[in-house]
Amino acid sequence: MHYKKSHILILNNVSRFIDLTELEKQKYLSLLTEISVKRKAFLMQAGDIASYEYFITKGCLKVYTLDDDGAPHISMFAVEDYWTGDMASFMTKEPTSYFIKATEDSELLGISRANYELLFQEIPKFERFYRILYHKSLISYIRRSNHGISLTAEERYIEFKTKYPNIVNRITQKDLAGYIGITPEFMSKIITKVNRR
Amino acid sequence: MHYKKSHILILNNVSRFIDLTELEKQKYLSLLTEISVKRKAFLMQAGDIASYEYFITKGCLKVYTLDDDGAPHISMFAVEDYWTGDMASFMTKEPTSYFIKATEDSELLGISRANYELLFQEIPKFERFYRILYHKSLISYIRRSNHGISLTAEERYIEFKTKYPNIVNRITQKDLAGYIGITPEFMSKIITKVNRR
DNA sequence: TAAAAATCTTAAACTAGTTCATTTTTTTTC
DNA sequence: GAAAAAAAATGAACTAGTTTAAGATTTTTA
Repeated sequence: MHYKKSHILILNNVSRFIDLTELEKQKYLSLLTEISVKRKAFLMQAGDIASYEYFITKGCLKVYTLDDDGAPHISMFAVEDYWTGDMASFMTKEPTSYFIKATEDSELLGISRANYELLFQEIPKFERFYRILYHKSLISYIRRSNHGISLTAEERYIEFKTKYPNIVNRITQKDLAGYIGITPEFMSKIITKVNRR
Repeated sequence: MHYKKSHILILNNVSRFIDLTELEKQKYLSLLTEISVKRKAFLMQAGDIASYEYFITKGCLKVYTLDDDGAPHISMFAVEDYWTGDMASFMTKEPTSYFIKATEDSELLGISRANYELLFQEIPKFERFYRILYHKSLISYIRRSNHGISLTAEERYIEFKTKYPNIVNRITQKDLAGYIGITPEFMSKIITKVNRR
């Protein structure tokens, strides 16, 4: 069977944890929706009810909230082979407090809430897939937030740069500041300082 | 069938997401180990390989890491009806960087790695249980760390106090500081200030 | 390709939280 | 229940990161 590039990407992602037959692959793919987002367009805005979870096959998006002062706090940059969305809103149907905005023209595969439920009925193996996916996400999330806690902003910057060298070059310094958790001004100082070495 | 108190507690916890037959309940309980920890004793120490995941049926424990300066960062207080352990170490068999210390005499039910794997074979419904448990944990974890980000230490303290009034009275101010992410001295100042109102 | 918009840089004054040192209070232990 | 240990309070000097403001550079748009 011949699959398109984006389908190969998601099937490879899934095959990390479960094996699917050809039939199951086709069934799975039939439950997904292809979505394109232009640079600067929103995939989701605060107040929306998240009706999809997304897998990125191309591009880059930033996921963020605005605090009471209107300052953005970026919780992740989602690039190829990443899953994103607002799980909480997707699960509870409550309005999200997130914005998801493309920073490059992007291509995604989305699964709707209805199809997500259907998936577990049709291919129960996906309970296992999501069990492991959520387990791993939880672990890396906990590790990250626990690790970051005692680092200075400078250390967090160096770590990000080392860990995601490909992402650093695709985003603005301002957005990076929003992710690291500092002001753009201080981000600028840190970068100047680190590069001077 | 007559169950002991701790077993009723864990069965109720599980029944939030899946229904078990009598036989499955008994099978499940047979895979668990009863564990007691005295106040000030460690359930886990950095360097150990986590061979259990725990459900607390009585008492209170603190889960923490030590940063490079030896300062404790408390990631959770686990009381009755909570799950705890180090998922990462449990999953990967790598040494943990956590300490789990009882702050009161405590009673737990533990599931070993072998029995955890066995559980999915014997009662596949548990894939679903853990899928939903991890999904919800992930959501609340993300929500908590995202929400906390723009709050001052004082606001985080007030929030904790409001959200977990029962826990506040069971822990020391010093441990609370380790959870809030500030020094005990500053914690003391905040409490004095807040109570003065 | 010129004008407008957004981002980045630099610097000075400021603040939330730390550090260190000392004293008081509470809890633990024998 | 006295002595020892741990936790809490208080204060002064300090630092990482913020705020505000203004100019320089880069990117976007028409």
